[in-house]
Formats: sequence, C-alpha cells, structure tokens
Amino acid sequence: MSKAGQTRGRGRPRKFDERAVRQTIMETFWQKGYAATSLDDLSKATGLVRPSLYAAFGNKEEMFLRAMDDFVIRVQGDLNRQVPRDASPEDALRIIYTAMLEIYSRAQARGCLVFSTAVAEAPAHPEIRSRLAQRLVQTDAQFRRLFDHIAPDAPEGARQAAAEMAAAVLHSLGLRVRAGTGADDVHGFIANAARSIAAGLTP
Amino acid sequence: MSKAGQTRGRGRPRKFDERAVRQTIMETFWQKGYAATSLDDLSKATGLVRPSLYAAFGNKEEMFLRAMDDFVIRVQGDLNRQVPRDASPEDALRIIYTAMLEIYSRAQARGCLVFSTAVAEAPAHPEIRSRLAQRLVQTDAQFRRLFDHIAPDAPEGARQAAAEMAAAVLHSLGLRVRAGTGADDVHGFIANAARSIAAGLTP
DNA sequence: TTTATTTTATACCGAATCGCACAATAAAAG
DNA sequence: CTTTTATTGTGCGATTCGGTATAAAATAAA
Repeated sequence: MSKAGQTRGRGRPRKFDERAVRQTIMETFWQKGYAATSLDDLSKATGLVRPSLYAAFGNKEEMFLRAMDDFVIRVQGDLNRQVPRDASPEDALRIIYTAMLEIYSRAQARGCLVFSTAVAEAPAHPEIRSRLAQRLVQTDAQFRRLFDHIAPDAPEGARQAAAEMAAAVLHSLGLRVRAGTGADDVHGFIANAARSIAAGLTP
Repeated sequence: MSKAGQTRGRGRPRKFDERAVRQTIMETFWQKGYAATSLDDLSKATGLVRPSLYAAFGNKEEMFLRAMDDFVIRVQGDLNRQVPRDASPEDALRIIYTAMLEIYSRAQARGCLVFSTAVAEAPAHPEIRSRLAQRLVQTDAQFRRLFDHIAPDAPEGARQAAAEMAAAVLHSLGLRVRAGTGADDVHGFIANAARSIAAGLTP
C-alpha cells in the first residue's frame, strides 16, 4: 500500500507504475462495465498477475471504486483546463459539453464510466450506488456554482433549475454517445441544450 | 415458439404463463442488469428450469432484448393511459415525468431498464446498443410530436430543442432514481425541468 | 392403443469466475 | 552474509457460468 511518489521501501521493488496501471484498470471498466469485466480481463490489460492486482488494489469492487475516483479526477482536470472563468452561460456550457464529448468519445464511444456503467450496479452494490449519488449532487452543485458566478443576476430559482438541467444534459450526452449517436446529432444536441439553458438564465 | 393465445398444439402442455414469465424475466434484468443476471437467477425467479427457458426464449441476449421490448411496451401503456391530449406543455411534462417516476421507483429504485442497464452493455453487444439507440431517437421523436401538437406556434427550432431537453430530463430522472436520490429532490427536479422546458416553448 | 409432438427434468459439459495459498525472487536493513 | 520485507509467479480450489444432450412425461392425432 505504498504511496505513489514515496521512496521505495524494503522489499522487492514493483515492476509496474501504479498510476499507469490504475489508468488501465479505469479504461477497462469504462469499456466493459463492472459486472462484465473479469479479473482476468484486468490482468491481461495491465500485465499484472491476479495476486499482484489483488495485493495492490484490493478486490474487484475496490478496484472499481478507485476507477470511479480516477475517472472523476481526470474529467475534472480536463474541464478545469478548458473552461474559462468569464464566458457567457451559453459559451461556457458549449465549451463544457464539447470537452465532455471529447472525453466520452475518445477511442471508442464509451460515454461516462459513472453515469453509464456504475449506474447498472447501483442496486446490488451499495458502495457504488453511494459514490454515484454523491457524484450526482456534486455535478448539480458544480453547475450551480458556475451559474452563481457567471449569471449572478438571474433569480435563484432559475440558477438552480438551470444547474439541474445542465447536469441532465450531461447525463443524456454520455448516454447518447455510448449508444452510438452520430457526431452531427450530438453536436446539434449540445448546441440546442446550451442555448436553451442559457435562455432560462437571461430572460 | 407457439404464440400466446394460440390453441394448445400437439405435445405436452406448458406449465407456465408465457406473459407472466416474460414479466418476471424483465423485472429480474431490470433489477440486476444484463451481465450480473445469470440464467440461474432467471430460472429461480421464474420457476422454469434452464432448458425450458432456453427453449421458450432463446439465449441470454435474446431474453434481454425481449425484456427491453417488454419494458418499452409497459412504459408506453402506462403513459398513453395517463397523458392527456390537451394539457399545457408544463402540465404535460409534469404528468409524464410523474408517471415515469412512478414506474422508475415502484418496488425498489430501479430507474430505467433501457437507459440505466442496457447502456452498460452497449459496447460489447451490438444488438443491445442498436436497440438502445433506436429507443433514444424514438423518445426524442415522441416529445417532438407532443410539442408539435401542444405548442404548434413555437418555432420549429424551439420545439426540437425542447424535445431533446425533455428526453435528457427523462434520462437524468432514471439515473437519479437508480442512484437513490430522495423523493423530495426528485420532485423538485421534475417541477423545475417541466417549468424550464415549457418556458422555452412560450417566450 | 399406437404414434407423433412438445415440454419437463436430470445431469452434464468445458470454460470461466473470484479469491487465495505457497514458494520463489528481489531488494533493503542489520 | 543473514535477516526482513515486499512483490511476483504458479497453481489450485470451490463455485458459477452459459448452454445442451438425453430421457421421462404429458398431451393430441391417427
């Protein structure tokens, strides 16, 4: 359980880069979902043998929970890098959705790991369900903060409603991408959604 | 492969009601998702032994595709029964979302079989992916037709955008329910969404 | 009754499942 | 070098997986 950048400890040194392996685990779950991904799949994808995976990351559910966290971290990083702090609501939404579309579509149309694969496991796995619920409220809250900052003159109810709608569009975007919706349709969806939600903020 | 209401044929009569068994199969997939549901789960839930299931409904993927169809049929039935033909856009949306919430929440918070469980299998199962994509365009089209009928004076772009937003809210609703979002929050979400989308149709 | 037809029930197949001993290996610490 | 600690690799173990072969059972048709 040694931390990533920590000076190597006593025993035999690891042959793998923990961050790279976590990335590969995340990608594998992202593609196939939780239930359909076997430890052998993860073993083949990472090059690590099963006991090493188990020793380093715990059991399958723990690996998936970590993958959810890693996915969110990566999304937040990409977003923070691309979203300007002073755009109009419509531009900000278009930029966010376009960035998310890039993530959702990059190398296969996998959509969202959280909204499109974790959700299937929610009833059977309380931990996954809880992480998913937490992500939903955080997404709502993030859009709410964005609108509080970008459209402070809109009434509070409008900002809250817009935040929930903006999150809903994000959920739908992941779904549409994973279903294989064509690029033109998805871009149209993004443009329409950004315009509609922004209109609700500046009447 | 005998039809449902057909007069019994030559051989040994079936001990099960095909419609009831299909319902049970659908409920089981709805709860656990495709990959996490085993044929033994279906066998235990229906009381049918595995070879009987196989003979009557084909393999696991065929059973799931049938379950998707049965789910859609049931949803459409409930909806057609509850949605009036002459409501305001806001009322119509509120009625639709409330009816869908009832379905999504009834007996456990399972959300939507199509949007929340089939989606996870989309990359690995082309047939499921295709059915899911088809359902997405049909949902958009249904809302579009609703708004064409209910708000014919709104510009075409507004009707189309509103239809896509209405579908997105439906996707998000299933997700939120399956994540265990509380009833108050979900009702607030529905009310805000109905108001926002309707506002985009009558400016 | 006999034959044809269909469904049920038992049993099994090979492959895949998650998880874990256990020993071999590689480095640091003493 | 010896000891300690951590990781790797082999292999297994018990179970479950989807799917099917086969025979018994139950009915209609001839």
